[in-house]
Amino acid sequence: MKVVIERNTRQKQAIRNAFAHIGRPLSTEEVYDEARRASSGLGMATVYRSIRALLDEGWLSVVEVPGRNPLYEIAGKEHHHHFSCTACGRVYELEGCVSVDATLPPGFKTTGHDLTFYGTCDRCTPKGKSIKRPQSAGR
Amino acid sequence: MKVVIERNTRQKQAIRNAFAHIGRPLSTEEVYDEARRASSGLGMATVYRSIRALLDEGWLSVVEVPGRNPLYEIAGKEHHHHFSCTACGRVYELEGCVSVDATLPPGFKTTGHDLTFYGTCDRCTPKGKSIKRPQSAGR
DNA sequence: GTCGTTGCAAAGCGTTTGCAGCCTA
DNA sequence: TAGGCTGCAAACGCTTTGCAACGAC
Repeated sequence: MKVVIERNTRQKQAIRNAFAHIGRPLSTEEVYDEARRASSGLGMATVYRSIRALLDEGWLSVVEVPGRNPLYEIAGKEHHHHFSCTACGRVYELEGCVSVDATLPPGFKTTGHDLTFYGTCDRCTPKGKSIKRPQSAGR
Repeated sequence: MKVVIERNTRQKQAIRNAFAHIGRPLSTEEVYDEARRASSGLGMATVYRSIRALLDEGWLSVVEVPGRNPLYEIAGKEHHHHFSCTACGRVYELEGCVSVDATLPPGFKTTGHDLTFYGTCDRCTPKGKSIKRPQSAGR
């Protein structure tokens, strides 16, 4: 078995920084936009390849929010869930895991769960002002 | 405004039957395979168009399971959650909604949630026998 | 210098759409 | 008969892959 030494390139650094800097789950598009700032000329393929490498490495983990393309966040955090803003499309991490229990049919065995809340985030919840739609509003 | 009268075709009937018959959330592929039995020559485009029509009509609803393409199930049921078998790829409906609560950050407002359990279903949970893999095992 | 990495473009894959013919009402 | 519906194939958006040049070690 051959051990591949990973190289520390400008592009990969920019991508890692994007996650560290923004601090919430990001889409490939968001990573691309953010990392491009630090490393112009960066290609989409590199973003995908780097994200995959970071996933294999365990540095990133996937956040699957129903109805959206997969997002990625820095791994190693405690078990937590996510909040998906239906107005601006941003996804946030929620702290801690609410207690979740279900009575499963006989013969079923559960190994984990995934919980997503929907609603409006602090920027988008109306407070007497009109609702803003800062970014893409999902599909 | 013009009201479009929906026609009751052999294809649409076959697709409706597929859902009624199998009784669990289905992927477009599964619908295609199943409906094709009753209506050979059925095209994938028709499956997509019919599913969309049935969604608009309110007869179907989307089941988004993280990491899978969207599934569809007959609508009108009570609020419930889903169980995704990591062995055979099937998705099942669970009865009732387990109590779910979370403390959201200030300014956040939740309108709904989505909960998916992972594990092995009654066919796939080992009972001393070998594990079977009846259909497609997901992506 | 080696060989992992990059950017580009082409290919893949699931889904959608344009179009001419079909078939339900 | 009218016009919604169908199957086919092309188009689409997102992701992956092939390849030659690049650059970290």
